[in-house]
Amino acid sequence: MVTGDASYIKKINRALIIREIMKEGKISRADLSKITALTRATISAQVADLLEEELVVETELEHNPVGRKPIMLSLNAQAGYALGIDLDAGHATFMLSDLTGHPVTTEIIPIQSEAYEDIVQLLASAIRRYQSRCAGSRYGMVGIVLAIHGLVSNEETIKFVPRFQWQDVDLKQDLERAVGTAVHLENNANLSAFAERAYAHHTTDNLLCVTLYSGIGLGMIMDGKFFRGHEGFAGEIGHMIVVPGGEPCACGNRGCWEKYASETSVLRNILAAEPGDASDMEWINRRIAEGDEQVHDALNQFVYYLSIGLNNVINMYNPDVVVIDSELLRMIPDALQRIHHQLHSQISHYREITLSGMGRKSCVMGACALAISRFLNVPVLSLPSGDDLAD
Amino acid sequence: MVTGDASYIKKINRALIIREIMKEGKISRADLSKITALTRATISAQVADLLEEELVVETELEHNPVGRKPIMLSLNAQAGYALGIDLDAGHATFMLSDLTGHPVTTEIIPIQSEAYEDIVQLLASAIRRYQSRCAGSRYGMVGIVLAIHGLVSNEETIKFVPRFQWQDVDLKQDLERAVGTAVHLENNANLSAFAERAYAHHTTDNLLCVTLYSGIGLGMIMDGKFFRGHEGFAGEIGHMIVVPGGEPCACGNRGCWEKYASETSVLRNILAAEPGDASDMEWINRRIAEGDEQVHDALNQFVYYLSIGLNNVINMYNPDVVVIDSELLRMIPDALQRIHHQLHSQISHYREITLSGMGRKSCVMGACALAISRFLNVPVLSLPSGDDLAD
DNA sequence: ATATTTTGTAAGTTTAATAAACAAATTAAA
DNA sequence: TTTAATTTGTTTATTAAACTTACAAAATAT
Repeated sequence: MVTGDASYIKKINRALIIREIMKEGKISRADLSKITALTRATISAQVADLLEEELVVETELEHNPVGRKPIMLSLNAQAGYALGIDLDAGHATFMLSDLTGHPVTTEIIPIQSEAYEDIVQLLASAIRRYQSRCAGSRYGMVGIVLAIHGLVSNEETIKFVPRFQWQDVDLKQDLERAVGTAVHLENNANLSAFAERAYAHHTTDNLLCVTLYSGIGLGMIMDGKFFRGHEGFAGEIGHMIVVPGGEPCACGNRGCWEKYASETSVLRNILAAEPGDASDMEWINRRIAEGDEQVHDALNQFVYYLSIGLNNVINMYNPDVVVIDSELLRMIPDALQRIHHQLHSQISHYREITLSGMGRKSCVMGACALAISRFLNVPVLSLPSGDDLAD
Repeated sequence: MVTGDASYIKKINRALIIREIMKEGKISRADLSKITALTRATISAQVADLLEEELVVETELEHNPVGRKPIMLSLNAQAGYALGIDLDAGHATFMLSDLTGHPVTTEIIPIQSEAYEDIVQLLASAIRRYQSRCAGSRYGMVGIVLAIHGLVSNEETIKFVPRFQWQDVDLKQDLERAVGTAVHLENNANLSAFAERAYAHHTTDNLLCVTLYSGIGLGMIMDGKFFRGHEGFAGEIGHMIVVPGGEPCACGNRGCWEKYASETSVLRNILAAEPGDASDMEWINRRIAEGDEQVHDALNQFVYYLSIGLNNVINMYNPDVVVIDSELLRMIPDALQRIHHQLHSQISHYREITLSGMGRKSCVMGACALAISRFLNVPVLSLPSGDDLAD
């Protein structure tokens, strides 16, 4: 049972302070006091702890029009590092970031064998390599988050991964035994949503991220938290039935959305006529430019069914921001306008629908961000995007 | 910005204590200490406050096998009263309950005029009547919650009510001005869900309540809290598209679920052939008993489309318990078994689907329960059901 | 040089928890 | 019948972390 005591208060306020320091990049004690409504004395005491822990550093003095110059505080980005891993089909992507979420290295390792044990070994040896690489810093490796393209339970066990045909495996435990430290598992779409919130959409607490690749995934940040459902399986929108009695699906039903609006299904439709090509996306791009009738029709249908599903999702969740992550959609001119045009119900409410600016990277970036969020105990993070950094 | 201080701790622990007292009915300080993990000293101090405020009373002494007899504590049910109002089509239902959620009176007032001002007056005069009736008790009327069969925003303004064709009206403000005290508005399906959680399903924090009447509503308690979405409009599942290009709906789309699985639509289908009858439900019940082919087919289709929608809802929310509130469904033999049979996807996860044991009353009961929950500052309530009381 | 403003720290107070000891009330055992 | 054991509830002292108030430091404006 969760009860309150003094240390609980301290944690709450500490998280608040770290959150603001990260959001602002650099900020004085006085301004922290103004923003959080905590007294300057309280801020000073908390900051003293953070300085001693080397999580925060005092940087330069700012120039004010009048009065004493404030001492600016920043997160000590190099105090530790977070490792995000995207375990995708055919390859695993590793991203190491500093504590501000800034990527240090990115590496893609092909997955040759799909045997479970081999994959555990591949991941474990890479993790150990990264761990020794970070060992010099104050906190070393502060967290490891692994993106799973499948169902992950609230207890972080894997319920089902279509690509590898894994069912009820405890990858977390197996990896932790192999590397000797905590590893966290999270659904890929959830991590993409987390990344969109952390790196791009700082002002919303209600964001959905729809990922359209081999299947359709839905990552949800609602009320500033992951929306997971009772067991962790919420957001399985790919298997929402949109065509009663429609195409049979591996899940056991007919007419699942995935069969009509995932990239795989659209590509299959298009390539059914034409003989298969190696670089599918390139090929489609050329056909669009050429004005190919058949491709045009297929993409029209794609947008049509995509809009139907989006209508349903929006009605159910009433999100603030919907981010769509799809390479295929990006190639269709005016795709967003066409979707907006289809969402004409009196009932659907949302503020913004956009295409992801991060694309496939969002998944590993979200994994790093989540590792940082866990380490610092700050649930709602705001990290500088690449654009901010360029300033 | 929400910061922590000492009084915040006290509130947390106080809510915890009240919650346990209500859940257990009567309990000693020592047992409260064991359950909450707060020390006996802390419990004593908090209980002293509650006794002084007359929210809690010391009742009899319990008999123990050994040791000093504990003093049992109970909620002072008559310290105040909650008023729930269900503003439905054609009539308003008023329920007055004590602080344990036990109904004191229920009253149904027909709505003659559907003009906004008249309805405000009707509600206001009834509220004043109930207020003076409670004036004798320690806290009098502790809260008033009004169930709205339509879209209610997070700011408790009405976005849309189909029945009265209200759009963007501030009923809360108008009523509060008329009666001089706070009034709270909440969507009817949310209140039904709250009632199911508070009165019946005490052990779950993830409950969905699907109400099938004129339209289809979805009330959601997820993670122990209402799930409202960004503006408060989440759960509009009636306008989920399940038949692309299907029947046109007033919302502007085609093929909305409501057109296939609401009681209204099913009744319309059945009665289209047969000339309209006053007591529709009775009539249908007789036809089912007679084995009428046409009614049988229509109900089969109802169950079919209902299951499709439930599949979609379950995939999206991964609830623990789903409660369906439908008079029509109750009349169909083996309805639940047939629904279970249709939900055969590998992906759908839920623990339990049941028919509501409260039926239409759930809405006002939820309104009373919510008023109590707000007054006592206890978000997750457990109230005795009628069955418990009979013990 | 002095007043004003802003920042950050220090000393003392308040709140609400915890810990430890104790009083009260009961049954079981000597 | 007295004593030991057990459980309940209260009292006193301690602790943590906030808050208030006062003040020193550092800057600009007069």
